[in-house]
Amino acid sequence: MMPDADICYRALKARDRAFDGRFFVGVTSTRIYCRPICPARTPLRDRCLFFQHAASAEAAGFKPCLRCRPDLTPGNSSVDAVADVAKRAARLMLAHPGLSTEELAARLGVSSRHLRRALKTVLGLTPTQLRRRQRLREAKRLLCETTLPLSRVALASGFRSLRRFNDEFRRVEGCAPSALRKAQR
Amino acid sequence: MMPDADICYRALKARDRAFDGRFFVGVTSTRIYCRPICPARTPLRDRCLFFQHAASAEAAGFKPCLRCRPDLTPGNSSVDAVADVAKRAARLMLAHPGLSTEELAARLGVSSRHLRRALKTVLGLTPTQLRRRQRLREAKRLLCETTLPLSRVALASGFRSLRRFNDEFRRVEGCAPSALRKAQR
DNA sequence: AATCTCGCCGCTTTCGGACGTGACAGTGGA
DNA sequence: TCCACTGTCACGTCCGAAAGCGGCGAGATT
Repeated sequence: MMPDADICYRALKARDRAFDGRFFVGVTSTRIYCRPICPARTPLRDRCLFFQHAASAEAAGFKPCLRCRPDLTPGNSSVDAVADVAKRAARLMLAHPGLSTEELAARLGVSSRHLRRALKTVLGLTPTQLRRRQRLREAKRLLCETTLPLSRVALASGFRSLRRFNDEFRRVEGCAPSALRKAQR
Repeated sequence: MMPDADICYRALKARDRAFDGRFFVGVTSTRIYCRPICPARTPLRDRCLFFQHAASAEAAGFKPCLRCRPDLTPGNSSVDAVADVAKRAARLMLAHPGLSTEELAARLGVSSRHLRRALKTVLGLTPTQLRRRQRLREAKRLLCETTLPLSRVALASGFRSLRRFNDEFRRVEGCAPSALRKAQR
């Protein structure tokens, strides 16, 4: 069931992501309805009507907000764009560990500045941090599941220099790559 | 003469408009030179070289910043754009006291949101406040320099109702329009 | 001996600050 | 009722600082 009106209004004020999709708000002064996470200014309490489904709001004569697009599948509105960029960036990075941030941004069709912002907002990481994390994860997998020489492992997991591989490994794991493999057995 | 280096650096940190044109900064790490008012992050003290003229910086091998355009006549760079919009808006408004904010913005080629922001930033006024100020100034001029009847004065200075004219006049001047004219003599 | 590890270093990249400008919603005033 | 005003966010540009990168080479390991 739909949460009660007070709960809804609180969720609305907080733009609580957890409530996205659980209810919709119609604003009587504008005749527009939104998702709880809409970035628009929070309407006054007594101008809100809460609905369980977008269709009910629509039936009551409200028009869908153009920013949060309550009438579309979540993920297709401009408010979801940042999360979308971040997600696509992470996926692209996995597929092409060698791409620079600038190239990545170009493929996603946004500026590199925006890409950085998006990743920071969504994951709390810079592109480089995410890349390193992904590379290291792959490296550990190869270390454990194969017997490739270390230099092969480094290259295969996306590092372009042995120097960096060793450095990063020790920084995060606290030991040299060979030590992990040894401990593995 | 050019201010001394410490003064320059202080002016730079403060982005002091008063020093715009009085000196230029070359940043050794980037080989770029700027006007003191450039919005870019303030460079470290020991990476700054100060020049009296743009040409001297240029001669020392620095390239002009693309934001503050120290190589162009002041008023032709993007950092001057806001001030420029505000100035042009004020002028247009004088010529056409009847234009709405939206129409004004359209003629200036910017969004009305941006126009409002620009006026607020530069003059500290909303479009309506500026318009009212201009109308009142013109009304006072007509009151003093002509013998037009009050209703004529109001219309001629851009007010679209006598009611507003009287209201506004009293609010700002503290007396009725006729009182000013009488006092004038 | 072959493979790893790690300090050093010049050169790029990356990161974040600051601002421009747009879109849209909600409130309130004339 | 309509227009003006503001809050909130997206996303771009450009710069300055700092971090990261990759090569080199010497010692350490196996």
